Amino acid sequence: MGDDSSLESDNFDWNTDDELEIESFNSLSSTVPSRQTITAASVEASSFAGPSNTKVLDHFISMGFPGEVVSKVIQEYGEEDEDKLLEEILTYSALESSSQQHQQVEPDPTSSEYAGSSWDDLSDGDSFSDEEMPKSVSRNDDTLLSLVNMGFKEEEALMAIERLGLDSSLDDLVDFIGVAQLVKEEDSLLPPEDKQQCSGHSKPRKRSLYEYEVLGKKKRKVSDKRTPCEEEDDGQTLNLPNPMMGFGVPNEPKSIITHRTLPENAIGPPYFYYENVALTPKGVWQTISRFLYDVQPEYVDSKYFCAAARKRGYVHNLPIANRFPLLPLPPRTILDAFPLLRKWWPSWDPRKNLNCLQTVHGSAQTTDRIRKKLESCEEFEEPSESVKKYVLEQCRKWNLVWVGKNKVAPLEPDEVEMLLGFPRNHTRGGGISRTDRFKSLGNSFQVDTVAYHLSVLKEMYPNGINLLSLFSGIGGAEVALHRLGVPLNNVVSVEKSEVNRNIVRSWWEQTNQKGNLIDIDDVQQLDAERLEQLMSACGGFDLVVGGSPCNNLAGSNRVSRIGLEGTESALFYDYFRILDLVKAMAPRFQ
DNA sequence: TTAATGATGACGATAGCG
DNA sequence: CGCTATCGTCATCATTAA
Repeated sequence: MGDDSSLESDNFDWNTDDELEIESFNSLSSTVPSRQTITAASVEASSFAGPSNTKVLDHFISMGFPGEVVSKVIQEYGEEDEDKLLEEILTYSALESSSQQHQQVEPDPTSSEYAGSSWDDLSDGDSFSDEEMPKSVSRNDDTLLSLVNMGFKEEEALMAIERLGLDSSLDDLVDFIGVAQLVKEEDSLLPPEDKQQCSGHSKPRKRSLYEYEVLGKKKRKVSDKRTPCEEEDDGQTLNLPNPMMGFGVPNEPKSIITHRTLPENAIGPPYFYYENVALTPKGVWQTISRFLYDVQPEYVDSKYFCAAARKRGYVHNLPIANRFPLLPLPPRTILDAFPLLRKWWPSWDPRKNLNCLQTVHGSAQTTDRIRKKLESCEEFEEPSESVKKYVLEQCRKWNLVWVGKNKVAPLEPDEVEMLLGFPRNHTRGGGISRTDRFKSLGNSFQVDTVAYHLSVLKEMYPNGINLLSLFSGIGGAEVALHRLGVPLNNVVSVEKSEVNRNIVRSWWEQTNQKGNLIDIDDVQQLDAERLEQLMSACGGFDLVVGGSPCNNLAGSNRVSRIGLEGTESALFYDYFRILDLVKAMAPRFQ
């Protein structure tokens, strides 16, 4: 249901412009369940104000929370914002937990559905094995000891054990504590004690509330019937829009949609712009979207902007009317981008666009194998069908281009730079290796695409903006805004890689920026306290941009494509955490 | 001499679509 | 079912630095 037009589900106008209706989008929307439908199916904790109180109540009770706590919290906070409710319930439960008996929040670990999610436990299970531990009181002690050894506070560990039960795995306990910590920090906007976790980076500490919700729901379902996983997909199928043009792209005026309705608590400022790969494992975008205030993703393939494909989802609360592209418009075909290749491009290679630019490139072996295959049928007009098929398959897989007689080769870093919309030599110098250039570029934004989306900010902020850029990488957002002519007043850039920080810093100085660039090493150290300092120093942020790591989501990952809860990709929850803090603190810095 | 860094190539699965 | 695309990881070797 990634269909963009599902946003039209209600009629609240916030911008009464002409409504440019697109047939294809509309016809898609009718086949797609509306958000209300999904909410009713209790897949998500939507912020939608449901008509019936009992539904919300049941939803939380089905997740394993005690009814009286749920109703108490609902009474106090209303039922509009289920995310907030969940937080409150968790917090409340945590406070009460000392006097409570063992509560079962987690589904029965022996249930078959639970086993279905064991990819999670298998993949990041460390040395602690459940089988080795007898299910007894000593197990309780051992688990407690393990958690304390991992750096958690004893009361946190005890609370988690009480909440989840003795039989739950260490992983789940760690997750639970992580979520509780996250919620806690969210809850008190004042600086919390930041010495709460161990310094080790062994495992993702932040799991989603989603996991608990989904498992809780499945537990309920599985009790009456064990359904095969392919049946009733829970609305988790994505249905990526085809063509993947989001709310529209330049050069395709017919595709442009100028109006959408955002959920109430998603409306900015502050504006936010989140990016990740479009082709994720099932359910990932639903989770992302739900955390980001139920804003539906805008899926865009950058092949409509440049000569290379780049299928990405963007969740943002920016206006979508009156976008404009960066000029000059970049070349849209391979040969327009690289005219010299025409000389060697065979007529039987129909490619007009490159595939996604990734972090690694094809090997010389592949080039060699292709040359040998082609030479073997040099006596004929054209290679045989099987050879053509093999060569095209390899060329598409590795994004190879024709650079000589029977010779294909991967792109150079300079060429990738150009395709992605960065200035020439943006990633060159500063002691960065060629391999790392490929990696940094492969992880980056396509500047023209992002700039098109951000272009609406230009007239809104003629005096410049304050930007919080998480997971900045080589500064795709900064470059995009700069090329748009949006002055950058204060930029806080969070990026783990030192070479990337150097690249951004170097670009910042070369382009004679008037503002201030502050760079931070790690998102984890950007807590409420630090954020408050930064915001009071520069007067709040107008825009929060970030594309969190896709390592555990990307299709090319054969090893650890385990979804949003993977070590790197779970950093999405830090994006959410920080964005939520910025939103909550924004009124104080107007 | 060893240690750190860079470069290389082998390694399928998932999910959407017709 | 067949077809296609996919911001990647890891062990290992080569090279450079210490």
